[in-house]
Order: sequence, then structure tokens, then C-alpha cells
Amino acid sequence: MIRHDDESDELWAAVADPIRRRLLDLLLTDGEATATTLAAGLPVTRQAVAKHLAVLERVHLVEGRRHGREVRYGVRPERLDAATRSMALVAARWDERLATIKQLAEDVSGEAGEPRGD
Amino acid sequence: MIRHDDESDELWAAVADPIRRRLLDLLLTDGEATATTLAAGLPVTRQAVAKHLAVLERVHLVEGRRHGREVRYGVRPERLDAATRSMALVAARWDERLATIKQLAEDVSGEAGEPRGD
DNA sequence: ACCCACCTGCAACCTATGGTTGCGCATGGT
DNA sequence: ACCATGCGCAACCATAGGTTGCAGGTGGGT
Repeated sequence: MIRHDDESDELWAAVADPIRRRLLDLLLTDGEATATTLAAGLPVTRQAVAKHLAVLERVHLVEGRRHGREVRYGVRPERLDAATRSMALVAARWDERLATIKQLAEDVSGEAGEPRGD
Repeated sequence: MIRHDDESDELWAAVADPIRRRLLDLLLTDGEATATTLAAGLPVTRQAVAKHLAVLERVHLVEGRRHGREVRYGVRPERLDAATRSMALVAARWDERLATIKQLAEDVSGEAGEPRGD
């Protein structure tokens, strides 16, 4: 059986939102940025971005630090790595299953004469 | 620049939900199943499952066919494959970026030569 | 043929989440 | 000291996921 950690689900949920994926992209590109600057490059308001950053920070995918009156956010590489691993794992499992199914389908059509293959 | 197809976002959204991932797992394992039988193995009601199946069917990740009074659902391998590809792509891009960042960090500390740690 | 059992489908309703606007507050620069 | 800028909070709205309840169609047993 496959372990479905809360950990994984948490990361999935965080990464599921397109805006949050864009935020991670932007943070990876720019290094550090504030909610205000990030919002400038996105189709949502600063407040929406702030909420998303809060979500990402809750699962430790990003971290915000105060610099005077602004809060600069940066991505936590280890966590993001964990997220990509989790995604890759699910993808791999499905790929595997799909391969098996495809194989079975081919076997069936190949050995169609033999209804002996349970 | 990376193409953010609506297609991809659609699949992401569909696959983002844990219940829907479980549904896909179950369908991959069992081949075909009805909303009722699927609900039996999940912590939600039949109606919730039906809604999820509707979402999955809308993006063609599964297909339902009527057999008398029941509707049997099966996964569409090609679409699921597309979904895994999309996920793998995002994961790969992030991995790449993370690797670059890590590399930069090492270069900096390497060429610093000077333990001028700030 | 009839009735019952079962599965599906629809509607109403609740809650959480993502989004917006508006406002108050702190901080930094002039 | 003042003003501009960036943040945080609250109210409010829409949509998604979940539930319950009920109507409808289909298959099977008597």
C-alpha cells in the first residue's frame, strides 16, 4: 500500500493553485520579492497574493522576512524539492499502471484466440 | 517562456483534489467501477463521488458508460498520460531551477575563498 | 404483470477557499 | 513633522466540495 502522508496532501494542495505555481516560478526567478511586487506581475490583487503567500508559508514552501516596512519572500528549496518529488511519485505510479494496462490490452488482442488468460 | 496551456491548468485542477486522485487510483486498479462502488471505498458520499467523476469526465480523464441501471466509469489512459506529463514537466522545471540556485550558492561560497561570511 | 430493491440524478443547503474593496497602521524618506 | 508607500485586517461575494433528501428509471423475483 502507498503511504498518503498528510505532508504530501498539504504540498499538493499548496501547489495545485495556478497562481501559487506562478508565485513559486517568480520567486525562483527573482530570488526574493514582496507581495506588492509579485502582485504587479499577476492578474490578482496584492491581498490575494498575500493570502497565497500565507498558504505557501504555512506549508513552509516559502519564507517571509521583514526588511523595514516590507516583507520579502523567498522559496525554501528543500520543501519545493519535496513537492516535486511527491508529484513525480504520483506521476510515476500512474505511468506504471498505465503501462501495465497497455501491456494487458496488447496481450489480450495478441492472444485473443486463447480465452485462458484470466 | 513556458507555455501555460488552459489544457494543462484544467488537468492540474482535476488532479489536484486528493479524492479525485484516489478515484483515479481505484479506477486504474479495478478497471471499471460505478459511483456507488467507488464511494464504498472512500470517506465521502456517493453524491460527492458522482460530482468528482463529473469533473474528471469533463476533462476526459474518465469516461462513463451506461450498463442497464448502472453507469460504469473507466479511465482514459491517453488523458491521464497527458496529466502525468504536465506534472512531470512542472516538477522538472522546478528541479532545474533549484539545481541552478544550488549551483550558484556553491559557486559563491567556493569563489569567495575569503571566509568573509557576513 | 407487479412490486420491490437498487442505483442514478436533481435540488437545497452548508462550509471553506479564493477573490475583491476599503480602511487603519507603521515605517522610511524628504 | 509630514507624506507616501507597503502591510494587515475586516467585510463581503462567488465558487467548489460536501451533505441530506427525494424523485425517477431499470432489473429481478414472485
